[in-house]
Amino acid sequence: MRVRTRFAPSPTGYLHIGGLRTALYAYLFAKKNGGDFILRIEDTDRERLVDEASEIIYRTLKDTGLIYDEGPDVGGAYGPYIQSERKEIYQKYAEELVERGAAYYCFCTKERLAEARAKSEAEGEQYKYDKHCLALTPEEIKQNIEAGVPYVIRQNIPKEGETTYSDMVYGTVSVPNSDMEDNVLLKSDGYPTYNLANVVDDHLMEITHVIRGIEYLSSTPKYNLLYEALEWNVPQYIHLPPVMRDKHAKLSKRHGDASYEDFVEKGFLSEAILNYIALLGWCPTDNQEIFTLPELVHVFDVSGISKSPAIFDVEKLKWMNAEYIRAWDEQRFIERAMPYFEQVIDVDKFDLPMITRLIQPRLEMLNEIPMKLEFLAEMPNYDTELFNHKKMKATPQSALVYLEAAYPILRDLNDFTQTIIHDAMMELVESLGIKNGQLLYPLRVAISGVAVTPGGAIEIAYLLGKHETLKRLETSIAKLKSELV
RNA sequence: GGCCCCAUGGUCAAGCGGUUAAGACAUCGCCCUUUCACGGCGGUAACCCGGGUUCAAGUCCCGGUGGGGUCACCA
Repeated sequence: MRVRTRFAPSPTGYLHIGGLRTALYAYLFAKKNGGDFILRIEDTDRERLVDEASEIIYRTLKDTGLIYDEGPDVGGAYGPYIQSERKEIYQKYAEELVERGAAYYCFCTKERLAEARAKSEAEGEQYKYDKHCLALTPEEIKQNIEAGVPYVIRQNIPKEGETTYSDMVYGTVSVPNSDMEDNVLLKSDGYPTYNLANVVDDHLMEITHVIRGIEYLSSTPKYNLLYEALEWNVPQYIHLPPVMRDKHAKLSKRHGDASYEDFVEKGFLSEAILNYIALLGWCPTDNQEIFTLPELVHVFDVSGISKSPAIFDVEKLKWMNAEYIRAWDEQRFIERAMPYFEQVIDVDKFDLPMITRLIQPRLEMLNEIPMKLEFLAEMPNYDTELFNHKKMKATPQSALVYLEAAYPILRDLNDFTQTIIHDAMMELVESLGIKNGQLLYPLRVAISGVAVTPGGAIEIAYLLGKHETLKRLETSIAKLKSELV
């Protein structure tokens, strides 16, 4: 049988990281087995619907390369793929369940339900619907319906026994039937609940492997009862451990950093995000950590899925993001970095390949570029304290001496290439009988005005060009002189 | 609270009865070095507790503890 998996989010906002990981695993499992990956939108809760949410889902999946074979916007032979467009289908099966005795009409008012609930609570008991309407005669039901009394259809759970199934990650899971409730399958607005819709759709869409979050683990027996009542085959289940924000809290929508889009906005690469979350709750058989999507498809295996919650570690994501950035060749880097370069420097005035060599290994995220390059556009009004550096044996006093020695040499250079600057400065170091750092450290500070720069004095002087270098050097020398008297 | 699930360093995790208990991130130190990174080398750091089973238990069983999930006309 052809493997078919599905990702079935409800469009209630942006796609958060946990959801994306579920989609990833469903995609990987399908593709690993040469099967189909389907997108289905579960929008049966009309109150929580959020405009644009479906668009965000389509876009995110496309962005990350999780291409679905069937879905609302791409079609397919099992549509429609939006549950609100399948209303009649669920109604039909709800009625069939009633005929088969696995479900029943319920006309209980919200008031009666609330009362019963309050009573249970007062008695300190676990509330459970009392099957009140199960006792209705066919005539009473008919009368009520004809009279237009609002109703729901409830699942008729056996009072005794136990329902067991086998999950591909968690193994055997069994729940006593007495712990389950006669949940609503079809709501009074005619829409199905998840309980009914997921079963009907997964069956009709011929889903072979249901991959979803662990929150469904203990309610799955209820769904299986439905499959059995309809005489349908129960799919294979792969429940996934949660992605946590910390030891106690799941990564939630209420946190600004929980969505895919937020991470992208913060400067994380889509490839790195996907690669990182692949490893959150799953582990390959070897120690490889950096994977392309096709590589993941190749090595993915359910046996590597973990059973315990995984805490999302931004630090490791940052590291991985840096790994991706460092792996780019020069052209690719410049291409991706260009928008950030343009924010701070006049890109026509600088040697971009040179900047790339300096900055690429010093970046975790692309949006750090402006901050690191700002000094090239304009030297900040820095504090001469910067000239103090113990290891470089530098002080403002020594800086002034060596900068004044360097100035005329730099001024008299005909060409201003790295080699020429380098040789001239080394010659000066030697004639002064000092360490490289004693000259080059203050020089770097004097022409950059910042404590930390990508690259050293020579590279920066070259990048700035002779005119700008001398100008900045003059400023710094003047600054030191005025402060040291 | 009932029921279900889970439990190896700070984090992700390997481990399938016998290992000096991998690896990665983070952290610390050293090297490289004109700052900072990158890179290289090294260090600190873990089997939740208690009972069994077994010649032998991180690995199997039971109990406890801790954590998570779930108990809706939400998914």
